[in-house]
Amino acid sequence: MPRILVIDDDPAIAELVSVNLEMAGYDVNQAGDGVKGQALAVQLMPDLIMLDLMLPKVDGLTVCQRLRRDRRTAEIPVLMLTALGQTQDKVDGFNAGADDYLTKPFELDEMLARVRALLRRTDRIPQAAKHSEILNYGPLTLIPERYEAIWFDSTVKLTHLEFELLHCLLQRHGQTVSPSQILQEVWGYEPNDDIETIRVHVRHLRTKLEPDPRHPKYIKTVYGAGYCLELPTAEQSDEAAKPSQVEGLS
Amino acid sequence: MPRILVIDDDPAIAELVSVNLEMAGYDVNQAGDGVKGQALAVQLMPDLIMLDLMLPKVDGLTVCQRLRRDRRTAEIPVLMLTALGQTQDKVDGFNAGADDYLTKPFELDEMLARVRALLRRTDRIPQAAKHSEILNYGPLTLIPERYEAIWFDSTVKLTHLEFELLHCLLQRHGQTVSPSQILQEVWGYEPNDDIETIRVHVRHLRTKLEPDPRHPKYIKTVYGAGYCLELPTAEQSDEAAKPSQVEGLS
DNA sequence: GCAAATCTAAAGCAAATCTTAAGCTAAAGC
DNA sequence: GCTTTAGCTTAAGATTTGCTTTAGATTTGC
Repeated sequence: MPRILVIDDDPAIAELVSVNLEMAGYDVNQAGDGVKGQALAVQLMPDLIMLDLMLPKVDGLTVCQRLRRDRRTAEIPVLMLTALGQTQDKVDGFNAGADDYLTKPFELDEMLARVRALLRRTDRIPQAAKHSEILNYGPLTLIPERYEAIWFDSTVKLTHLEFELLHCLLQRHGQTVSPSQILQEVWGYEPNDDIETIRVHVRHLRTKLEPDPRHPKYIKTVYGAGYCLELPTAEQSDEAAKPSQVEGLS
Repeated sequence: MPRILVIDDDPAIAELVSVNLEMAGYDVNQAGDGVKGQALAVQLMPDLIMLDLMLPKVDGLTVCQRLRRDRRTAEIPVLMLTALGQTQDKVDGFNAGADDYLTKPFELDEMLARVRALLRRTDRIPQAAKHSEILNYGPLTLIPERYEAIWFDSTVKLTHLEFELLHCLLQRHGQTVSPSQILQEVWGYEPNDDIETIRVHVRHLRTKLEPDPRHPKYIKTVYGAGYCLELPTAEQSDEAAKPSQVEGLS
């Protein structure tokens, strides 16, 4: 989901543009003037910037030039969006470093098409960096791009939700995570419903990871509080390897 | 001195555009119709293509799509140049893979500014994409000239799209490739949700490469994410006979 | 021992994917 | 030119996969 930053002082236009971009599946943020825009650009590192030229404080051309000079934002494509339609205005815009220039009033469909074209052109580079966030602790390694976990010496296939749930627990391993925290992080909605669903997925994880799902050793239940992932550290896991074979405790 | 190819059947326009580009310091070639244009594009490998939409024989949209599908010309930016100014025409143009769209009549200064902007953007990229052409890994070797694959000990004939699809997966073997990535790389444009087409071609590949297409061993689907080509490395392929131990989760 | 919390198993449902086949287009052969 | 063929796309139904819900059993803390 590509991120887009909309810099525009006219709330009506900014909203119109943003809503349409969001409906097209982009993650949109807004800034009301050039200074905030530049700050947000550095902070968010969006994949594209929609820049109005008529801005308070600092005008759009200057903002664009500054974005280009800053190493961090120099490569982010900029689509200028303005009422100024004279040829010289456009030439100035491109000279300031814009990648495209759209004159108001414009058709939303054309705007979306131009946005797609720009992202298509620039999205070819970052693939390597994007999916490489492999999370690891102790005997557990998570591979996001395949929804897989490496657990001790074997590979375990997980479903989307199982993966997110395990990821959530791993990020806080050793801590107890409450159902509402899990719901918020994995499911995305607020605490009140459906703790039952979590339980089912925890169970699925246990059947895939625990030697004896009935007596969990790693994914522990904290009665009345939530769940806690307890992983052996490097040293412990050596010792833990032996007794795990002798686990006849049933 | 960047090379530019102008594809236009109207000699007056072609000349006007060419002269102005030459004055701006570019190395310009011309083609009078789509077929010649495509041939010249492959032959010259220009840095940019100016494409008129109203062409004899093959229309501009088709030419653009073909340029995008051919690996050799897929990365060359295309600026469409046409009298058709309706929003839908523009959207169609961008969907066919255009990078920019200019409506006649247009100011020459704006044209030059847009050409500069496109070249500025694309001059940074090409090396990354060009040198990443992995044509061999493990038991799979791809021969672009013949659209053939050497797969273990036999030779498999592939169609154009099958080849590009397999090439796309091979370049990222071990990673999951999303449908949108595939559409972008293999088809060169984004037909809204044409994932179905990909599936059919994946199936064709599987029937040609998999011992049991129903239970793919190499071209795996990652539910909800895309496809992943898993090739045995040299060492693994020796042991590959036995170890179904890890994946026994059926 | 009781009530609340948690676990287990299985069923129902929705979405993603597969399979098959038919239609269409462009190139090849007559 | 006309027919044939290979390749691509589209469509429809079947199948698989994953998510949620349900109901009853079990465990926990007091």
